[in-house]
Amino acid sequence: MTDMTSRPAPAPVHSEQACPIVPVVEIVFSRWTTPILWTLNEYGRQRFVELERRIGTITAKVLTQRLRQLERDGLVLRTYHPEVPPRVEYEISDLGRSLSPLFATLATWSAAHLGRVEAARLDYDAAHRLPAART
Amino acid sequence: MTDMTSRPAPAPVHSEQACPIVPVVEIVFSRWTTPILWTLNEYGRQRFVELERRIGTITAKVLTQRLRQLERDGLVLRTYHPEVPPRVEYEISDLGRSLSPLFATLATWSAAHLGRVEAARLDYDAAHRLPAART
DNA sequence: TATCGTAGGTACCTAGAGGAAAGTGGCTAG
DNA sequence: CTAGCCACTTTCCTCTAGGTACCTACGATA
Repeated sequence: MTDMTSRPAPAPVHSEQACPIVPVVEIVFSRWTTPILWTLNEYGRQRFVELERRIGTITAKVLTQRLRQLERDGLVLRTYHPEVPPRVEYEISDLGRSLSPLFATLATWSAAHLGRVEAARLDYDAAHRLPAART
Repeated sequence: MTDMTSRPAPAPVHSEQACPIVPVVEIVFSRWTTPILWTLNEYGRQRFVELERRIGTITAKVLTQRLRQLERDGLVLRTYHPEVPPRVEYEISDLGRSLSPLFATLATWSAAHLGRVEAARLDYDAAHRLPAART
């Protein structure tokens, strides 16, 4: 039996001492969690297939894993309706909603500085790729 | 030749459309970048081995990869002194420093809510592990 | 002469995340 | 009587991030 709450990479102990925000980063920014939380926050309570279709490139297996993980962490609420065919609804919890200022800060930083990152990449590539390519 | 600026996992296009902050998350919260930026911000300009020792569990190869990536993204500045033995110093850039409110928000959320995540995990595990273990 | 130290580069190997595809159960529509 | 639906679950397979180990230059030190 596979463990559907499995997390990508357990952090070495030392790196947590070197950086106190590592635990939060693992919870909130592990792979796929950001699109899932964002979609749940944006479109409200929805079913499994809706989530799957909106995110688009995620597979059912991984979506299940991540939803279990988020449910276990208390960021997402799962409601199971024992009908036929079965119906399951997911929604963001209060704890999950408390992340919204964080996401807002991220969006603000992105709008203000993402362009500078891209510019820095162009500079770096121009300076380091084929540095002997002069006329 | 190995590419020292390689990034863990290139995001599928669709997930960016589903979640506008995915690009920033990949830049700032890819593996090891948080401890590196935190350490550079906390202890100031320092050499390669100092970073390596402070973070503790990272290997030299991966540290080099991540530093190259951060340098390319313009978040970290690298200064090479052509001495013998060679001396290289790393420091956080202005662009990197502009992330500090984001990190502060993270630290605040962590202090306020991380305990609730842990409590949610205990609840989840108690409810789901060995649910038939009754007397 | 041999060893040490820095800041990596490089080759090889493994563990594990994640993708693809098929199975499951039970009702319902054709 | 078959096919389809949902929400997974399971098996199999691939890919790659990351670890280990060894290599470099050059001078100082023992």
